[in-house]
Amino acid sequence: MRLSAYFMPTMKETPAEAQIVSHRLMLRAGMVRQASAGIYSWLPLGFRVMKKIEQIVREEQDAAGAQELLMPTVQAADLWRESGRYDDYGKEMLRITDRHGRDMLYGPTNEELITDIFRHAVRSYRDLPRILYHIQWKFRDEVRPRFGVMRGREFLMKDSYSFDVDYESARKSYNKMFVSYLRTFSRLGLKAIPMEAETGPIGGNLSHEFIILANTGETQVFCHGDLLAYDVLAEEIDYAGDLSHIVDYWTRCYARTDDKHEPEVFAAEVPDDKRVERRGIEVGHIFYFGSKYSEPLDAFVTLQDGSQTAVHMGSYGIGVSRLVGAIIEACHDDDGIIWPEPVAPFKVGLINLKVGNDACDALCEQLYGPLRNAGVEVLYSDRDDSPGAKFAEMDLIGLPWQIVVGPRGVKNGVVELKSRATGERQELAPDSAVARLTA
RNA sequence: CGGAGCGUGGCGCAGUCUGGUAGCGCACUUGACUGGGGGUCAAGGGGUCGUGGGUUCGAAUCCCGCCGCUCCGACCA
Repeated sequence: MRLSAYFMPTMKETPAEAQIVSHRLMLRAGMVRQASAGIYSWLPLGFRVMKKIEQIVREEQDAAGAQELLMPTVQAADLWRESGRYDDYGKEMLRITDRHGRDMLYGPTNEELITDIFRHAVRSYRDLPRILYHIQWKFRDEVRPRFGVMRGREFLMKDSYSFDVDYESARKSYNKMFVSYLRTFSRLGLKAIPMEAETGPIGGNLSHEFIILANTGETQVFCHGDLLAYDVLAEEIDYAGDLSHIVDYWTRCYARTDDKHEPEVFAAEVPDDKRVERRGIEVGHIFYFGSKYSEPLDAFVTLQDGSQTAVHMGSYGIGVSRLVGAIIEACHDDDGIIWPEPVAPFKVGLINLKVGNDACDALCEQLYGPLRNAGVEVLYSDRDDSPGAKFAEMDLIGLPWQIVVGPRGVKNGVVELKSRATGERQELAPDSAVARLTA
């Protein structure tokens, strides 16, 4: 993509309403614009990142055996009356009336709807277990939206729902999602730590929050330092097999948010030098809640012996749009964003320091074409701005690699390849730069 | 939901107290110079001062209503 033709309205100054770093950077980098309180439009750069995150989430859900579907954003109130949550959910639920005077709502979550689909389709234990998920916009009318996309009213969420015949089986589904979440966050370049959590209004008795550490996080968290060292991606995962050893590893160490924190237990279980007390951002939350919805909504299956049982359910959420902000909170410096490569909107920024100089222009074209043909996503800074402006803008938007083409290098037949994350730079022949980035 | 504050060009702000022809920086346009970390000079364009009403010869400024947004607290992916 040529920057001269790309819609990426960057800003030098920071809008006054943005208080935290990810919000400031997202506005400055031209990733989002606020439409109204807690509601955002996603501009091309931000949208690319969100799509990449979404795709990684999807791949890991599919790998774990979950199946994607798509439920609507607008739901009928009747179902929520059946589960009892129409009255319980309170003002956070956006309630709408259609032209016939029928009560509708913009879904804050989908337990009722998925259970409804399920109960009409499934009668036998033979049809279990299943895990279904979708990636869809939610609306929760937060009293006080803030922190940009981190706490918006409208947000994109991946929510999965598991259906099993009994607790044993449900626990296996829970473990699948547990492991798939560890892998998902790792692939996104994040260290997410599962922590014991309150089940809150969703109900149930088994729940973990996945928290990433960031100074600007909203929650105080306490955990064992060893949890930060473990690399789940190094593990061979067989979702058909037993995953409990991985779950056990992650849950045997102390890891709790402040509402579940017990200082004495923390002190007793974790040695001094391993105690981690930091701020954290919740990026995922998983629940097992048994028959909380299947009973009232009448989702039963027939077992082998002819008896009926309410299906055991769990639900599993990842805040996709929140992750865009969360990743920035975890990955930035004074100059701007530093994207982990898997979610970067482009892999490479090609910086032409002297647009209009024939040699520079020619060399840039000579790099741009082959990189694109090799499938490398390149953002070519081809506007006639000052070098300083170009560097600052590229640092702001945080692409993993920069290729700098300037008259000085052209004279010697070299370009500069620079890593945004490490600041490391080296001069090399244009062909070698291409080879490096396509390897 | 309790408390506080802010709405003036795309962004950041001054002007409001004490009413008198709307200003600054950045951004933008044109031209020239420049070129390795948001460059220089010159000339330009752009504003129903959130909105409705009131007071006044005259309102960004004073008064009343409404809308929007932000911050602090309690709640959430």
